[in-house]
Amino acid sequence: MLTLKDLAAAVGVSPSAVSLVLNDRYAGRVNEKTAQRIKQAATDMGYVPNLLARGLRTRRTQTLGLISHGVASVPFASRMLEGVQVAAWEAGYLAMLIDTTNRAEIAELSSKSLLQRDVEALIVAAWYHRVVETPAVPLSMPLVVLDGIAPEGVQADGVVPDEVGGALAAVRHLIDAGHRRIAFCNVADQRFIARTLRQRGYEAALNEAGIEIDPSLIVAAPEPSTVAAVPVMRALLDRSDRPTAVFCFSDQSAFAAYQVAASLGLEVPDDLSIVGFDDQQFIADALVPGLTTVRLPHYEMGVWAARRAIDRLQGKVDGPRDLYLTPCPLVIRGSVSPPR
Amino acid sequence: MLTLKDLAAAVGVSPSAVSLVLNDRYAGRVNEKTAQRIKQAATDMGYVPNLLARGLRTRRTQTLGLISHGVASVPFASRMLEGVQVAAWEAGYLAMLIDTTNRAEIAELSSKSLLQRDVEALIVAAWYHRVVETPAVPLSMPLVVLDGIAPEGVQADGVVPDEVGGALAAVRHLIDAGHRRIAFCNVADQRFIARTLRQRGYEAALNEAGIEIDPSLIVAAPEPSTVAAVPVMRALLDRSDRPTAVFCFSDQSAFAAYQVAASLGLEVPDDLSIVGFDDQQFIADALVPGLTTVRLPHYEMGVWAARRAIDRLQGKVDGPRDLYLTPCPLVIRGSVSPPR
DNA sequence: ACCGTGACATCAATCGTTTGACTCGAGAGG
DNA sequence: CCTCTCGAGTCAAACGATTGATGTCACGGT
Repeated sequence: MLTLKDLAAAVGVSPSAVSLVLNDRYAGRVNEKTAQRIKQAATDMGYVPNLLARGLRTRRTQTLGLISHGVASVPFASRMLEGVQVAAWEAGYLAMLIDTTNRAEIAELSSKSLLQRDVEALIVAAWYHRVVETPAVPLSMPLVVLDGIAPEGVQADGVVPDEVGGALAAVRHLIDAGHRRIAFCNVADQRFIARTLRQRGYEAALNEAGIEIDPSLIVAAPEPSTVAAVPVMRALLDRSDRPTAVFCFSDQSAFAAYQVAASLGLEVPDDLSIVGFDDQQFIADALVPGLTTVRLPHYEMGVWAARRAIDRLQGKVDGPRDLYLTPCPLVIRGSVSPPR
Repeated sequence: MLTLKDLAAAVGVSPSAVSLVLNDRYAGRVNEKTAQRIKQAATDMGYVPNLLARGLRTRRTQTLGLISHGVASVPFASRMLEGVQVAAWEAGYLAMLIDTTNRAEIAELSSKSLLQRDVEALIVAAWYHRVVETPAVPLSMPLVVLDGIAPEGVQADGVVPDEVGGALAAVRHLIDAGHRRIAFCNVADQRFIARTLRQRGYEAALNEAGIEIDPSLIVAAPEPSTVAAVPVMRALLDRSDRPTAVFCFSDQSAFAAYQVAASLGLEVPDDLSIVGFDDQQFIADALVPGLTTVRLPHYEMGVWAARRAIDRLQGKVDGPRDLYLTPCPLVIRGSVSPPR
């Protein structure tokens, strides 16, 4: 490998000169002509600085640590990793990945392993919106929680989906189509912060339209999966005063709505309009008709997290930590129509 | 941060002694008593070696480079990343992630950026079984292609699913259930190496059972998606001599089979048995009845790739490069029964 | 003739480890 | 008494960069 010293020898100057020039700090220290010669030689000879050596000296490694608590094992969340990675790359950074899915207890170990490598900032990712345990890091190190919020008292930025806004848009869309009896199929598990927020959006939409909230139209499955939602959905739809539309906590439960509707002989969207949440590939797009749903902005959240970490490193942002609500756009396909 | 020098001063020995002891190379150079004192102090004071410094000196960074050509953007493949990461972790390694989805042309740049950081080995991941372009790396650096095979002449290990074996098991399962008219819904896109291999498995299963291959039962959709498969599936099933079972290239096309079967009034599995391929969460498990399918061993492939890279680094494996066929287990749910 | 100044460049220390070469005594062997 | 060997450590030079301090030279002003 070609080192800075080799390059200096080749050009006939000192290593210092080369370093200064290649880091663009040579103003007033190296003659412009010499600088050009050095730059030329660097590209000609294909010199690439060794980041370990640089990092050792400067403590700047151009590297982010990405600890995920079970992200890699959840399909849709890999978009988050992609977002982090792309945004990091654009700023000249790379991410080191650790997933702790199978060994929750090693969070501390993981962060140690990252600190050993002098990562400059830490991003802690979850796979659904919740409070996330964060490892202890030096206060000077930027810490960003991705798809989650930091525990009380921890100095960390956070980025989460705007659940309320997404739900609001979804239910407004149903109201705009003419629906008045709109059910909400929530999830019961308290770990999901989104359950409260999406319900808040649902209620806000009904309120602003002057529609009274009918508690019997708000139901909850034990978890967001399709199988868990089927019985709940059946109870909801198999009654005389059934709703004309249902807003579902997840695309998976929306999938259950399709299945139950079909088994009851109801047509989607004419007999039953459906809106989901998540915009999961392979579900939303695969159903017939396509599922109108709210997209979880995983990619964008990943981008925000990386950018924020780097902005803090570069001093472009400082001051108090933020919790950024990422917009959740409504994706319109074919599962909503006016009530029959 | 506590350095080795600090620790040495605290114990009252030279840095050399500490280094030797902590790396377990002190036999005959440091007295056992002293060694114990050093080890004790190291844990007491919480010393962690700086991997940058170590790497600079030894060229061993305990770091793998993971270049993915669009893995992070494909849901199920994140299990591969997880596999890589877990296996790397177990060997004391970490992975640096680069995804080139949005900028194919920068493969070279990416590898440069990894080489700059002295990664010890490179894993190149694809998101479906195919020939993968590999960046130029020093011959001494282990290179493993994950879910793909290296171009002719490139020195790289590879790991792919055993597509033939998986298909064989799937179709055997149908034959064992009593089916004789078994269709195969393939995909037309030539980029998918799996299309040929899965068909080979299908044909082998029929052959060994002495069932003649009926070309009219082999159809292909333009791509593996659900929407693309629907018309093909309809043409296949909406005829008098329709098959009693269909083996599908993907879970997504199997999903299409469910939909078409429902629209034709056919019951799954009694009127039509279905086997898929991939075992995608949220499809295979969400369908009613559950989809019997062949699991793509993404996690296991990731583990194999990382292990192989590290084994080569440690000299536990050498000699010619391998292409490892990972078994694809059949996952039995409820979509297969004897023909009516 | 002397000093100050600015431009250009290099020196040498440093980051935290690793490791081959070396030192220093003590005891063994002749 | 001299030399050799061995055990227990230390020295000091790397690894490849960065950077504050320093040096040198030419030129202009007094």
